[in-house]
This record gives sequence, C-alpha cells and structure tokens, in this order.
Amino acid sequence: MLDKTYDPKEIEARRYPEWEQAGAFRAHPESAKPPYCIVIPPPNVTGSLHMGHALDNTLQDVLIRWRRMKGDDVLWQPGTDHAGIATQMVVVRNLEQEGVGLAVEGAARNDANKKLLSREEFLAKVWEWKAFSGGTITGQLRRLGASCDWSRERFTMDEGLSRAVLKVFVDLYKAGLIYKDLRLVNWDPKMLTAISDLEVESREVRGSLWYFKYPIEGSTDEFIVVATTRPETMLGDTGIAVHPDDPKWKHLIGKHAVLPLVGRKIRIVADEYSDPEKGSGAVKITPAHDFNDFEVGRRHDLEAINIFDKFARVNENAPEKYRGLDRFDARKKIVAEMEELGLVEKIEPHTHAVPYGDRGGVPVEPYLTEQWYADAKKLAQEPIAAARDGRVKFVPERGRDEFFRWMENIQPWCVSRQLWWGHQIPAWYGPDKKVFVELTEEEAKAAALKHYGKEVALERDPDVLDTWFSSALWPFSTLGWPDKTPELAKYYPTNVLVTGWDILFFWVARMMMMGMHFVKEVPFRTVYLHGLVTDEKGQKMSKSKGNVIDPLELIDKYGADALRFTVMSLAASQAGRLRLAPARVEGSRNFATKLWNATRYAEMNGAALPKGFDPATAKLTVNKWMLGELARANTTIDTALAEFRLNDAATALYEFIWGVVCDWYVELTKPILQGDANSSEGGPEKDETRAVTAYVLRETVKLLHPVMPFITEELWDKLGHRAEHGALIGQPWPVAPALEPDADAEMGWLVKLISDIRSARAELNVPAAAKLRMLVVGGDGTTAKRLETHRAAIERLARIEGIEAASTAPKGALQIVVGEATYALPVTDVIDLKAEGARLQKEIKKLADEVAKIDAKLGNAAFVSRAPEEVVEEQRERRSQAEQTRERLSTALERLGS
RNA sequence: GGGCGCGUAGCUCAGCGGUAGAGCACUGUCUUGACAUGGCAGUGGCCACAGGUUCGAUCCCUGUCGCGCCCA
Repeated sequence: MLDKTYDPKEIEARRYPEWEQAGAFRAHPESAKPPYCIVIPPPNVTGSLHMGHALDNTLQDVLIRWRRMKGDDVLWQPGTDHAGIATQMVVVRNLEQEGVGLAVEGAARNDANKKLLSREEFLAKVWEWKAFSGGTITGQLRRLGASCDWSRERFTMDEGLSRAVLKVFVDLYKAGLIYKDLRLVNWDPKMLTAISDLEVESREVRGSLWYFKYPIEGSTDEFIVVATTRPETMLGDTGIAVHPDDPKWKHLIGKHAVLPLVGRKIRIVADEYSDPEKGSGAVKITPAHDFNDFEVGRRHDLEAINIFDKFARVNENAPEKYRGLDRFDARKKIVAEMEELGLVEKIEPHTHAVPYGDRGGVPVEPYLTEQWYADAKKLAQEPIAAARDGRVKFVPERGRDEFFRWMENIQPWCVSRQLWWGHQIPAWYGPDKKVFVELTEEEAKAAALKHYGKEVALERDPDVLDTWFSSALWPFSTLGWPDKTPELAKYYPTNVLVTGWDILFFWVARMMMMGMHFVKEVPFRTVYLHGLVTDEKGQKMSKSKGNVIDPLELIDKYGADALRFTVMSLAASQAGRLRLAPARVEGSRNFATKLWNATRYAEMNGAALPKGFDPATAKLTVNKWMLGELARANTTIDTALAEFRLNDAATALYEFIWGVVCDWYVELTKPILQGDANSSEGGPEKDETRAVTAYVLRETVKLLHPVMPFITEELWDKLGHRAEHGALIGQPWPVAPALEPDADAEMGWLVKLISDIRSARAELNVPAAAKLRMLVVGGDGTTAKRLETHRAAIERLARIEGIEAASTAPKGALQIVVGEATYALPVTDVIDLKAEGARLQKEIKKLADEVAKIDAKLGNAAFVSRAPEEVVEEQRERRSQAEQTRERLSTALERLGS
C-alpha cells in the first residue's frame, strides 16, 4: 500500500542512480533506430545550477525522454564549458583573498606585497579549482532528473575538444578567415583583456556634458566649443569635426585649434558624423579611444594617439603631470584645470549610455591593439542561407528575424583574449615577428625552418581564444570531429537546440558558422528559444538584488518533478521573460500528490491489469468514455510536444489527470468498485472497471513520464509493471486507441446533470448531508435508459436517493432542466421557495440574454448571407437549445408558485 | 535613434476571427472510506486606449500610452 503522501526526496535519491547505473540514458549509435540528438548548452564547469539551467534542461529532458519512449535512439550529449573569463575571474578572486596575485605586466605596481603566480602556477590553480568544484553542476543536473548520456560527458578543454579547437583555428587561418589586425577593441581595464562586442553591455549613466573651448590657432579671442562626455580623452585629441553645412562652424573648416593643456595643433575637419543639433555642434576627435572617432580619423587621416595603458591609466603619450593617473582621476584633474583656464563654457547634466564589460563590471575602454579576428561576415553567409531556406528552423519563428538582423550586420569577431585560462592560440613568432600558425610547435618550427632557411627561436602567442570559439564547435567537437566517428555520422545534424534568447548571437549564430564551414551541414534542424526566468515581479534575478530563487531549494521543498512541471508550464510565454511564482511550484507538487493518491485509491480498490487485457473489449459506457478521453489526451500531448508547445502539453496532462481521471472517472466508478452491484470478489462490471482503471493509470504514467520522471517511475514500479516490463524510462510511448463518440455524448449529459444538481443545491444551501428524491418529468426513452445505467453514480455524486419518473413536478421542488427533461428534487421543508424562484429567474434571464444575442446576429442579413453556413447553423442550433431550456425553466418557475 | 515583444480576473499567465480560460488568492460549504498538499459550489474581466478591416475583433491592420528586451 502506498503512503498517504508522496515523498519526493527519498524517491528521487533512489531512482536517478538506478537509471544511470542501468544505462538507461545511453545512446546506441550502433542501433538501427532513428537518431534523436540534443547537445546540452554546456554550463560553466565551476558553476552551479540556477533557474535558467533548470528551465533549459527541463525542456531538453522532456523532449529527450519523450523521443526515447517514441522509439528513437536518443543522445543527449552533456558537458561543461571552461568559461575562460568567468572562471579566471573566480579563481583570481579566491587567490586575492590569500594575498596572491598574477604575475602580469604592471601588476606589481598595484600590489607590491603580493605573491605573484606565473602562468603555469596559475593554471595549476585553476585546474585544482575545477577538480574541486567541477562536479557540482553535473550533480545538480542529475538532481533535476536530466537523462544525459553521462558516459559521453565532455569538457571544452579536454584533449579531444582542444584538438578540434586548434584544427579549426589553423584551418581558418590558412583559409584567410582568421587574421591579425590592429584596430580598436573593447578593452576591459579590470580583466586586462580584449572582449567581443557581445560581451559589452551598455548602461544608462547619469553624467555630464562638458563644453570646452579650444582656442583657434593664431587668435587670442576666438574659440571653437566642443561638447564631450569624456574630458580625459582630450589628451588624445587629434582633430575636431564639424558638420560641413553647419553655419556656426563652417568658417573654421580647414583651420587649426590648439589643444589646451597639451598644446598640440589639431585640425578642424568637415564630417557628417558631427550633428549640428547635438551639444555644440563640434566634436573633438580622439581616434584612439572612440569607435566613431576612429572612423572619422581614418577619413581625414588624423593621427591616433593612445593615451592609456592597459589599466586605463594615462600613459607616456600625455603630458608628464597626468601620467599614471587613473582615467577618472584624470578626468577630475583636467576639468579642474580647464575651469581654471576659463576654458569651460558650461556643464550640462547628461544621461548617456556607457559601455561596461559584462564580466569585469567596469566601463570598457576602446583601445587600439593588435588582436586576432575571425571574418564573421564571410562565415555568416552559409548560415544565413540555411536559415533562409529552412534547413534550420526557429521556434518561435521570430528568432529567425533576430538571427538575420545580427548576421547581416555582423562585425569582425575578436577571438583573442589576454587571459591565461583557455585554449592558447597556436601561433608562433619568429625573431622578426613573422607568424607561423600550426597545430603543433614542431610544425611551426618546421615552417619557420623552411621560411628562414635555418633554425630560429620561436615564441608562442600568449593569448587564449574566446570561450565562445570552442563553444561554437560544440555540436560536432563533442561527437568526435575531426575524426569521422560513427557518432558524428549518426547524430549530426542534431535535432534541436534548446537555449535562451540571450545567447542567440553569442552561441547559436557561431555554431551555425562553424558547423556550416567545417561539417557542411547545419548543426541542428530546429532552434527552440525560450525566455529568461525572472522573479514574480519580472526582475532579473541577481545576487545583489537578493531576489534569486534557487532551484535546488525548490527541489528540496517540492521535488524535482514539481519544479519541472512548473517551468514547463511557463515555457510558452512569447515575452522575453518568464516570471516564476513559487506558489506555482507548490501547485505542481499538489498535482503530483493528486496522482499519487489516485494510484493509492486504485490500489486499495483492487485495480489490476489482467494478462492480455484489451481495452477495446470494454462494455461499460463510463469505461469506454474514459478510454476515449485517454486517447484524446495522448494525441493532444503528443502533438503539443511535436510542435514545441510544451506548456500546452503540461496543461493537457494536468487537465486530464486532475480534471478527468480524478474528478470524474474515479468518482463515477466508485459505485461500481465499492458498491455491492457485484460481489466483492468481482463480477463482470467490477472486473472491467478494475482493469480499465489500472490500464488508464498505466498509460497515464507513461504520458506524464517525460515531465515528471521520478514519481511516474515510482508508480510504475508500485503498480507492478516494472517486474514484467522493466523500467518506465524505457517503455514505448502509448498508442492512442480509437475514440468512442457515443460514450462521449452520454457522459457529457451525465456530467452536466450532476453538475447542475450540485450547483442548484449549493445555491439553495441544501445541506450536503441531505439526500433528495429525484422526479424526472418529460424524459424520453434514451434518458430513461441513461438514468438507469448511471443511477448509482448520480445518487452518489449528486446526493440523491431514489430516481423515478413523474408526469408533473411536485410543488415546491428544486428543478433542473437538462436536455428534454426536467428534474425535480422535492425539498419543501428544507429550502426557501423564494430563493429557488430567484435562482430559476436568474437562469432564465441568462438564457433569454443569450437568445436575444443570437437573434440579433441572425436578424442581421449580412451575417446570414456572408458567414459560413456551418457558423450560421451553429447559431440556430444554440438558439433552439437555449430557447427550449428557457421554456422548460419558465414552466418550472410557474409550477414552483402554484 | 532603430528593431522586437508584452499590456486579458486581485496576482502569475494561457487563448489569438464566431460561447472569455487556468493556477494561486478570495467567499460559502464538506473530515463523503484515494487525496484538507483535498472535495463541491461560487465571486471576480469596457481582453490598455483610439481608429480601421470584417457579417462579426480580445484575436488582423494603423496610431497613442505604459512596461520590458535587443541593437546603435
């Protein structure tokens, strides 16, 4: 006998290892079954599970478990990402607490007392950290129930994947798709590395707009006024731009100004970049520290003077007294000095967007450096074509438009990072800086020997690759590429990629580029995008806001199944965010309990599946109806999953299990199972109902398994199916039997009759304990037969005692109209006749309103002539039904008073 | 500034041309032999606003307002 409540903790802890040890998650590339593959978006190796993971991986696991049951050879490829900058940051922070720093150039200036680690020493620390915390997230994914094939777990820096990364880099370099270039990059002065455009987030900052007066060369009283949000960059100004048609400044074009504080002569140029409406209409140009200025500078051949070092401190290209100042200190000093010189015209408060590094959290500095770039524009061509012709589909479809928007305006991708943790770039430099890009140092040496004609010392490029460079290869590198493995042959292209909108560009776009280029095929056929999980108020969860909901706490409290069901129900939102209300998880837990207890009930009532039971042989209407509902639910769920409407599948399961099986089927069949119609040992009706109950539960547990794997596996076992068929996870998906429309009509009538009686009783405050007699007036032969069939159920569920036919309703009875018959429940001594009159009048009015509404429609000639025939017919039918019921209720009302 | 999405019950959200739905909350009632993590019955909506298309609009189109996200 099952316990009274479902205890997820114990069951989850037991079931997961059981599946894993039995090899239930394993892919079978050698099998003849059709492949179905999802590669996991690899979480940071040292990370821990947050709500985003919970959502993302639940959706994947639902699809995976469903396809596994559908008979596919399923591979859910797991693994983790080395997360270069994020991991390095965490380890650096840990080390700092021990007073240890990195031996990077210039670091000693900051932290003279620190012990400084070499690159090798630091990397050893990171590997240590990985060994220490690396299993956390995969353990947490297991707690969620994720049925990944862990025997195939990969890591972006493991041997095989590293080999793939190097090969890709070398091949792209040799194809001219990776090159070195000197241009402005987004420089993170805290992390001391270049970052890509995508890693920059702009934040609205309330600052100031300073209007500086720059004297015109050769004049003592003429100035040009430039407006700037970044006064400190004036140290690197090499020009001033004004709009060619701006009457205010037109006359100064071609002249020079003298840069205050520095004394440099700078040219005034005409450029449409300058907007006469903005600021003063004149813009100072600092080509080395602003992306727009860089372009302007290039157009007018202005020098780019780099005035910062990598810490964003003023360097030796600026006048002595500013050197070494942090950029913000420099700003203060410069503003103060300009004010002293009387060169500040005004200062306006100004809100503007400032670029911040998404990891370091400090403003990034446009910085002129040499970096490695991938030619994203060329690499984007094939992906764009594939998205256009449907080789890759997006769910929802607008993901495709977003994809195009990005891919069609794509900029060169800066792939080098000045970090230590990551894949070191396979480039070696000769004495004259000539670069040799090869897979190994030996090959580089060989190439150098050929080039120089003698052995020379080579120095390896110290930089590592952007983390997303290796992630971009994930769908094929994890399958064994560059080797021609059976896995690659069978599972690539993968079927679906499930991920959030937030990494569409970071990751999805880049996988498309690399997949198309190296495997000549899309990496996945469908991209299924979901929103960001936020708190109830729609706020992004963050530690600083203190609104983080920890999925593990929810699992502890309500069970993994409850969390999974909840996030799956949330997954529909077209909005970019999914607000998670913890109350919903509680609701899902209650849902699990409900199913648990329905099974407990079945067990108590001897529900068991006879060998070779064929549901098609069921004779009782209620059972035929139940089997039809099961078939309908099956189709609804199956279709919803196939169309990635996972929330619809969740709703259908809930409605079916709670609303149909528990609320109606179990209640309707209680008289059969618990009554004395047959002996307690059995009898044809009891046997059939026990069998159908068992059958329905068995199939239900299968339908629910992809979403709630733990409780269903447990119930499957408890119901005794495991012994015969093995674990539920490996069972075939149920086949929907044919529907029984006759039973539907009859049961629809029954449900309505019972519901209406209950409503009337409740409204008239008839005590639940009071059992009423029921007189049937005007019922036809079909009704009489139905009443006989379902007598026991009606009596039990509507609290009735005795059903008999009558020619008229007695005085002072509660009256219900269903179909052609009126049902009178004599209760004179218990009810208030006035209240019953009011109730009937309310019903009548409702129906009269409906009739009037339909009449208005049917009275409209345009409607009758233009609306489809079946719509018109439907309205006529509804009118006639409503009118008939209204008339019968009117008769009932009259009878009440007489 | 450009693009996209969202404004539906008190809250969180489905629905998206023809009877407005769910969960939670709320009200009443019931320890009915599975379940009070429950049963039964209810209350609660100018479907943001204004135009348009249509026989018919919560749904399609345009605009306005509010909120959010992405890209400059």
